[in-house]
Amino acid sequence: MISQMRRFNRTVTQRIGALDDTFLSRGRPLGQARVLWEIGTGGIQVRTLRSRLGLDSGYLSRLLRALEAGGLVVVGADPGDGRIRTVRLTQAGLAERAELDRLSDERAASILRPLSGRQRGRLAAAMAEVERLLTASMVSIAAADPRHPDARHCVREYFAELAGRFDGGFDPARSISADDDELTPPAGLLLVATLRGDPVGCGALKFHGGAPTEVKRMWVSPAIRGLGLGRRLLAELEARAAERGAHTLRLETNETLTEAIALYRAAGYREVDAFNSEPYAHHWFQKTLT
Amino acid sequence: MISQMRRFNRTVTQRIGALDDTFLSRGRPLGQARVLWEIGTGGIQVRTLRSRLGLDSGYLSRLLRALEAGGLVVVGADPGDGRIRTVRLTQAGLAERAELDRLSDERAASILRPLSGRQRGRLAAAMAEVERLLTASMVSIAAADPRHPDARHCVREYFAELAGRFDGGFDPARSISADDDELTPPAGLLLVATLRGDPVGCGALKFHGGAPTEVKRMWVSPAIRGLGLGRRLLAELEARAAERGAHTLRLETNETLTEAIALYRAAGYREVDAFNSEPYAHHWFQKTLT
DNA sequence: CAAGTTCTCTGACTAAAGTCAGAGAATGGA
DNA sequence: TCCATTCTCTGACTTTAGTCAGAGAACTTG
Repeated sequence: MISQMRRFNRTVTQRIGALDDTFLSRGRPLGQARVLWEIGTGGIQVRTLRSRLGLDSGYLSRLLRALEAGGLVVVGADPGDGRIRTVRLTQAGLAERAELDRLSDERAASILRPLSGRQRGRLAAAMAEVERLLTASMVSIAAADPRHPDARHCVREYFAELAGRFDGGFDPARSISADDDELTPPAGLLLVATLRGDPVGCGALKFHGGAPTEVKRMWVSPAIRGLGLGRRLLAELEARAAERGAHTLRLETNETLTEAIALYRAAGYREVDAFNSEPYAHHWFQKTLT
Repeated sequence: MISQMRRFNRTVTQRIGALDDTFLSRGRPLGQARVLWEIGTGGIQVRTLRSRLGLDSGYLSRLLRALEAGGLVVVGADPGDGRIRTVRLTQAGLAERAELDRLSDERAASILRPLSGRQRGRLAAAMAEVERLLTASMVSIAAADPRHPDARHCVREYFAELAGRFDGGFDPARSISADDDELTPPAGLLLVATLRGDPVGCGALKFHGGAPTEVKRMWVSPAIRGLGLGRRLLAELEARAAERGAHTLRLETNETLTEAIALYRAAGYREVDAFNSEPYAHHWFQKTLT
């Protein structure tokens, strides 16, 4: 329950407010405290630290010197690359971080203390709901080059999932193609959904001139299913297709992809006769854009 | 929905995180931005501003000079008291504040935009629930002197409510006494519940040596009923009574106070024969502390 | 009306936060 | 091997934030 509360805290303050480091500083300047916390128990590269906290390199360097002087961290050269430096917490630093962790837990607990058991349960449920929905709203969708690492990641995951779910696996080479060029404007397009910078879903279009536009590569990361991202991706694809003058969208799918089939039906796609010979397909759908 | 979102924001960031003024600053130092916002559209006394934001008087004075130099505020003498100064926003200041307001609304709207109608509804409900419960958890209960303004306020409101609800009104003089001395240790005690510094409920004990301890003055502000404060007050009274060695608690109540009666029953009080001649009472309850 | 209080302001500080321009070592690629 | 790039560090700043001690005007109270 407490860790749930803290996760909520993180999401909400990140999305809605600022981080509350103030109470974490414990007499220390806030900048130092934030660095101390962000180093984590396993150590971290200085460059990573800098980009995560968005700090000036000179400023961070000085913060590290101060922490070093306090005996809380040690900075050493990275074994792989001599330019990069790595920070680790010392015993004292780890103890300090553990104390901050404890204080943070206690703070969460102090919020729960006045509530009855029933109220705590309801608070937890409501916080989880808020967190889920705010997370959903943080997902952003943008057109991407199919060669971009994020796009590659999504397509790889998509294929892996098909291979796992289809009876007898999945071999992309046997399936109807949708290669990089076919998903690059003007031939087609690929949308990638990202959450906090990580790719979490995709969807693509293949244009065929006056003939119906094909929907391909619809995939949502299992980690964030149930947040309506599939619907958003599909709606965005439809909007893009309409912009390009498409009147009809078509897609085919495998019988094992039940959520996808439900999604297409809910989005107004009607099942039609097979319009191609995709070996992995059992269902063919079509929708007329209005 | 947006104002609900912003109310939630305020509660959550106040309770869980820090205020997010950063995005409100718009190139201005944070301190100035906070002051600008807090002045409000109607103007404010400098002393109020200082206590609300918890600023040093010298610091605030300088912040006001800076805003004045920027043409955003005017500082003038208070008409009633020449020592007090009053700040008002100029046209430019009002425009700036309106802009901050707009940005804040837009920020809330941008969170909602990616969500479907259903999701928005669920988010609103969950946020309201979280806000309600965090508010409940912000109420603090402490023993107070019955002569303290907060205590007076509660008792006054309590009497006013009885007068409104009882058939034929309520005259404290006809009721069994529970005057200041009787509610002051060691004769008795008064608990006052406060929310953000405002009194929102009370409850009292009258000790009678070896005889059962009386519960008096149970009241919760209508504004925050349904948050379990009555139960908390009663539990706290019972704990205090137990500390003082009490074994039995007693109370009487009027038939019109149905929520109170339900509360007492739920808390384990059993209805007993009249043990006093309180003219306004219809029910007498008793509980043995274990 | 004298004495104490309240309120705001200025001067004189300190500490923290953050910026910018290099210097110098290490690395990767032509 | 040389040159551009990456990465960290130092020096030399500026701006914010915040504190503390009084001064002086305006009010309150005995």
